[in-house]
Amino acid sequence: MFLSQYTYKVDNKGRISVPADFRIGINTKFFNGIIAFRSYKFRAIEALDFEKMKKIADSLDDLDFFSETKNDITTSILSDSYKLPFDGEGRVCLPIELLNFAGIKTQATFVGRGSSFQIWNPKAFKDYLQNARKNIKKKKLSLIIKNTSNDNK
Amino acid sequence: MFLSQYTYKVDNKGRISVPADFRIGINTKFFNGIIAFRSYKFRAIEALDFEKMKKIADSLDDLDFFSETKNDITTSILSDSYKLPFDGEGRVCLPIELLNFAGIKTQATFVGRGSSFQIWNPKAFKDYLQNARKNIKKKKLSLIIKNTSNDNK
DNA sequence: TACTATACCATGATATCCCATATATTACCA
DNA sequence: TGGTAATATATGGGATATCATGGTATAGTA
Repeated sequence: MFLSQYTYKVDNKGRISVPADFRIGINTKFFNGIIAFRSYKFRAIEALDFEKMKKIADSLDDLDFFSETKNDITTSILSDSYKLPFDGEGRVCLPIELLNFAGIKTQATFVGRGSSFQIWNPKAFKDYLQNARKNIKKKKLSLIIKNTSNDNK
Repeated sequence: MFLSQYTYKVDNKGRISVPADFRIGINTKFFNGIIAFRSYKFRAIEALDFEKMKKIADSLDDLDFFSETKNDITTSILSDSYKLPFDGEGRVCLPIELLNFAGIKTQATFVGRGSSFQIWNPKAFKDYLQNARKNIKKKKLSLIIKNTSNDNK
């Protein structure tokens, strides 16, 4: 399980070390590396191992070329994913497309999210986290207010 | 598993390199190359290996011999498919019929779709992907991914 | 013979592998 | 407990192999 966050350098070849702690949780049976793609919600990179991506692919792909509905989703996810193999030192080479999308230049933050993890521009993640905390506080506050008010709907 | 996209050149002989990463996933036991045919939904070329084409053909055999569906599918897929062998460098020669159908001239984009892949006109695919992504954002894609996560640890 | 298609060879760019080093973490022992 | 050795890890750079691509030669075909 992927937990906590790590900020590492991106060298001039686009390489970055995947946190050793994350590497332990990555299933390298079929592919010694990670699968990465653009997040749909954030300006960040989503990452998971091959096995999990295969589960997603299998759930999408029923090998029918005739089904209309699944086509878009299949293409969007699978075509927009990158296989990033580890080098001998446990690094991956992030493609410029992903770096640009996430606004990553010299440094990147690995963010554990349980069964997957994300790669962020360090500052962007910091800001996001701060905002998220604020929102939670507001929600709690509004919840309290809501609960004390006796007018329903 | 075919993932991500690669844009390569089509030389003046109609040859194009199949991405090295794709070649790994292609079963060359029965036929050292790929099977290609026109997509039903897109102006693109569908491609897969011989083994998978055989599976499709076998699944067609299970259909009623006299059914209309079977006739349509059998005719349109099997008769309209091309066996494209690799040359020594892992290239295939795309027939002019397919090139015209997909609107491919000097460049083509290989699009990974899990158990198969497509070959597109680069710009056409870019446009399509952009649209598809927008549509997916509206729906809740996270649900799909969520449902596939049944991993422990 | 002319034309097409396939096999073979060459090359530059890129990505991969391999080794080196500094820093941080852990293990060990007094 | 404190100090030191051993190990693991992040990072850098150079060597090597792979790959996309272009071209030429040979075989097949009409």
